[in-house]
Amino acid sequence: MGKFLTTRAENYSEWYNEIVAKAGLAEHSAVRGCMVIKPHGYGIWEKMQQNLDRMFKETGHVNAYFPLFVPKSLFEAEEKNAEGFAKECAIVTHYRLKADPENPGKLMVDPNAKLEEELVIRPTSEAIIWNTYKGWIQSYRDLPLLINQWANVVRWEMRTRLFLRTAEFLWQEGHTAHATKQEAVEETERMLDVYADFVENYMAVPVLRGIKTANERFAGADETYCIEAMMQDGKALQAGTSHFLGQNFAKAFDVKFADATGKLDYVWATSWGVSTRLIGALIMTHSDDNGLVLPPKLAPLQVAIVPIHKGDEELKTISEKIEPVVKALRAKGISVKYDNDDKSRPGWKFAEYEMKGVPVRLAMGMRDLAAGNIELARRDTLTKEVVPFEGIADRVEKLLEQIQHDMFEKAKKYRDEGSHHVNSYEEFKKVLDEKGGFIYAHWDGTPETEEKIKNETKATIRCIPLDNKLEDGSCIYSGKPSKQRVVFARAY
RNA sequence: CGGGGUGUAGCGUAGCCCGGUAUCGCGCCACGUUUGGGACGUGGAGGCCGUCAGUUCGAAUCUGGCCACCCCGACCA
Repeated sequence: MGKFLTTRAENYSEWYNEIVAKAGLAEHSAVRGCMVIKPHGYGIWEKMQQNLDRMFKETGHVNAYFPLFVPKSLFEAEEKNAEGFAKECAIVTHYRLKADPENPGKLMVDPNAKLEEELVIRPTSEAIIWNTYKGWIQSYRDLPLLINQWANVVRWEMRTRLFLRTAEFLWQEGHTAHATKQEAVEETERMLDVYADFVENYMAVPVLRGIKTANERFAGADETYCIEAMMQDGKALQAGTSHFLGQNFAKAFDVKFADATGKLDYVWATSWGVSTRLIGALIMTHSDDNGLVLPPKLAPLQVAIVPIHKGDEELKTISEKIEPVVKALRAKGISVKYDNDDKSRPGWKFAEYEMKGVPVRLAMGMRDLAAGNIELARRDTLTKEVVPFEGIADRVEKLLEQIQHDMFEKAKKYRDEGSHHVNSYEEFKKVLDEKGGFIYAHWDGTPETEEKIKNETKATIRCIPLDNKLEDGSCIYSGKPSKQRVVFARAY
């Protein structure tokens, strides 16, 4: 099997861009910093949405929708949140255009149509949602309030990369309100588990679950939980976050409830989100030089069937044999395409489905038909074998499960081999430059040390793992005592 | 916003140093032969060489401005 990506890519970024382009996932729009998600890329997002949405519902959440625009006065209500996002906001200041008297045929912003109050295009929705929750919550009987929103948000990033960081992106954001701190913390952890479950069992991407240091915490949160994945270039990617917001937003928006005894208190909050960035994680975890490799559970198309024939008669004979297989696979809930398009040849189709990451390919020609066989190829290993036609649908069903499993194990092995323990700053820098990956090291717990290491090496603390075992040691930078190792990495 | 690079047909490119109206491959169209890993033959269509100005008899090529994109930084939950 040949390589279909060019070898032009001189670094991982260019290689990534090439996969995104050739698999037909997305492209840069003419609009500054924005992305056009193409049908195949959007199909993956739809599969993600379907599965996540089901998982949210299973954990008691419902969907709703809130406005795109956040009046500036609401936006600034929670000070830390506002400060954290202030530098990357797009702002609507006017509501009308008019003909430009100095440039015929052109339009200009009508200076008379200036808004009394500017509208911030949501970079996240805590402010608008908590302003709304204020009217929804009076009593403990109104709690918990468990709502999710599927939406777009805008963050004016200086430098963009398809799926990983674009000016506008798609995501879901859950915003919940609770009567007690404990309940809110449990919700935060529950949703982190939902994310870890989804990313590991659907995306086949292994993650570390942990909490962020104060430096890396969400603006306005008391605690940020995260899942961190390792990409094939050894850099870390934050795949999802779940925030315990304490009473910060309840206080900023004056959201109080009466408990069973009639006593008033502020409610406790969480928020959590994952975005189209997950598609970037998928690409950078599984792709190879032949293109995208999709885990079966998220592949918009799971099985492609290619007939190999000379002339219409042969095609007809093969089609009659294949039709029942298509039906049998669909009956199992497997998405399948029988590609009998005569305008392109088999080799072209093989390469095309490979680039797009279709997990399983079946091919049948007269030779197989006569022998009672069919050719079965898997994308993840690029292997193929001729197998009995009898029982092929069951076999494909099992193979899809096998591929899902194998892809996770392969990624996990890569992640584990790219994880290192170091005990000195010298060793830290050496491993970081030569190997990259996750580096477990002792840290004195101060933001100052973290900041200095970041400035000197570009590595940040990705998380303090939740299942961390305690271990006495000394900080690699300051030498001060430390009770546990934290995970450092260079990150996207 | 800094540092580097690139703009030539739908895509990828040669030509630029050393000025004379553009090369090659893929793709596209027609016909024929083909079809087990991106088929082959023959014929054909497609370009104001990013843009504006300057130098020159003459500019893809030299000079200057501008614009766009890419990579590396700065920035980024």
